[in-house]
Amino acid sequence: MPRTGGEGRKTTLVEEAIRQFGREGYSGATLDSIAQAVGVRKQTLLYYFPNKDALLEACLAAAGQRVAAEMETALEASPDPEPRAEAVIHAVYELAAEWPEFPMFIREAGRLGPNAFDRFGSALEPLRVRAIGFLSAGMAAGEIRKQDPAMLLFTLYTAVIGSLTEASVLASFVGADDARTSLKRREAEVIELVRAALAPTSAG
Amino acid sequence: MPRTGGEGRKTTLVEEAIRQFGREGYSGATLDSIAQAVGVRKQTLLYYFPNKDALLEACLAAAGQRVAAEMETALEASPDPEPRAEAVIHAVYELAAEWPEFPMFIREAGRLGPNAFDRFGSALEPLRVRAIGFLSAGMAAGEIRKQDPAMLLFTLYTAVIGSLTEASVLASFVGADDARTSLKRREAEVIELVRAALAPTSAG
DNA sequence: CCACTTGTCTACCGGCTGGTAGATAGTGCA
DNA sequence: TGCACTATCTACCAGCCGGTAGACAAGTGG
Repeated sequence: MPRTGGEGRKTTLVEEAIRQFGREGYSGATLDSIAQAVGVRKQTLLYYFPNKDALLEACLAAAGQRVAAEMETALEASPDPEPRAEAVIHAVYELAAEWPEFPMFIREAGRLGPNAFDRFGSALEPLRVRAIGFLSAGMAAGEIRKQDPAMLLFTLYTAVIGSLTEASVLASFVGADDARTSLKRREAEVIELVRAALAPTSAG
Repeated sequence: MPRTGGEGRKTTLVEEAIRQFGREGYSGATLDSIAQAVGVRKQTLLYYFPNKDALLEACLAAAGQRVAAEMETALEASPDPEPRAEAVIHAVYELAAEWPEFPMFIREAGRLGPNAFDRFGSALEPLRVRAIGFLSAGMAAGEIRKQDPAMLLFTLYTAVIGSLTEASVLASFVGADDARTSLKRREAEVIELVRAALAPTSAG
């Protein structure tokens, strides 16, 4: 095949690998099918990444950077103090709409153990610290119900990822409607949930 | 090996398969290692289940029945109208404490597509209908914030499963403490979240 | 124009995986 | 006792999967 050049091919391979690792899982996806989807032989893939694990690590790093970048852009665009959580969640859903396998890949990263997940999560570490600071400040100011901010962040994270990755459940529970619409509805529902979780007026 | 008898062995194999499908994923788990963990050769497994897919289906059915039974017991034990959601969630967390791979397996069932998930979810269908009725009645009575009950149920489902299955994320976010303690904290957090999501006094 | 690097390919391999064929040994029953 | 049935095993196998070895073409610099 006509040599397409180095760095671009590498990126293409990583993107396709994220797609397939997300859809089929790490052990379900094969080097052969990833390479083939990019229009290249398996050995070409192995030229860029010495083995499957190295490919995974590249995917984790790339995914982390992408999410972090997306979130930071969203935060810059909405400097209002109020809808910050909403802006971040919206950014994630935008990414999911453009790249459906992305949330599935993140979930797979979590399944592969803390080591793998940290490779992804380290890119988000500054944002995590910032989020906890934001939540703590909100609690101190009485704008957010008092609770352990780290646990709250964890629960919100899982709610968002869950809502994004459990498509089969959604189909079974509410029937399968158009994918775009369904994503919008899920986003609205999750944002509602987050708002309720943060509200200090909740019955306790 | 000394013949242990038929139905018992079948159950043991299914339980071990759920464990390994949960930990390693469907394609990550091998017939060999499942059989070996039970102390039997792979061919004995294939004597009870004609192929890997049949084993999976048995696991899905068994898991569905187990969860349904657990939930129904919990509902019978707490006839008060108020903490019904809490009782059901508590039952799921009890099951997860006793059988850590169980939630992971359910998540894997969702990943394998609507077909596989329905094989699991059909056992929960009556409970789903009942839950939606419960939510609708609560909304009509003004005890629960008005919204689409099916979507609400979906979101709560994903929040619970997410909180149960994202152990790596939890370790990364709040540090890895003792598993039992952590599970208790997660349960408390999720119940708080559900309460907030149901409360009609939320800002909207 | 030649050496060197880069990117892609063909050819191959050892091992694992799901699955088949068939032998063997206890068990229940007539 | 003998016969059929149930449960388990040994022995294989075809195909796939990750990975190695090395040929070869296309630039690129001196």
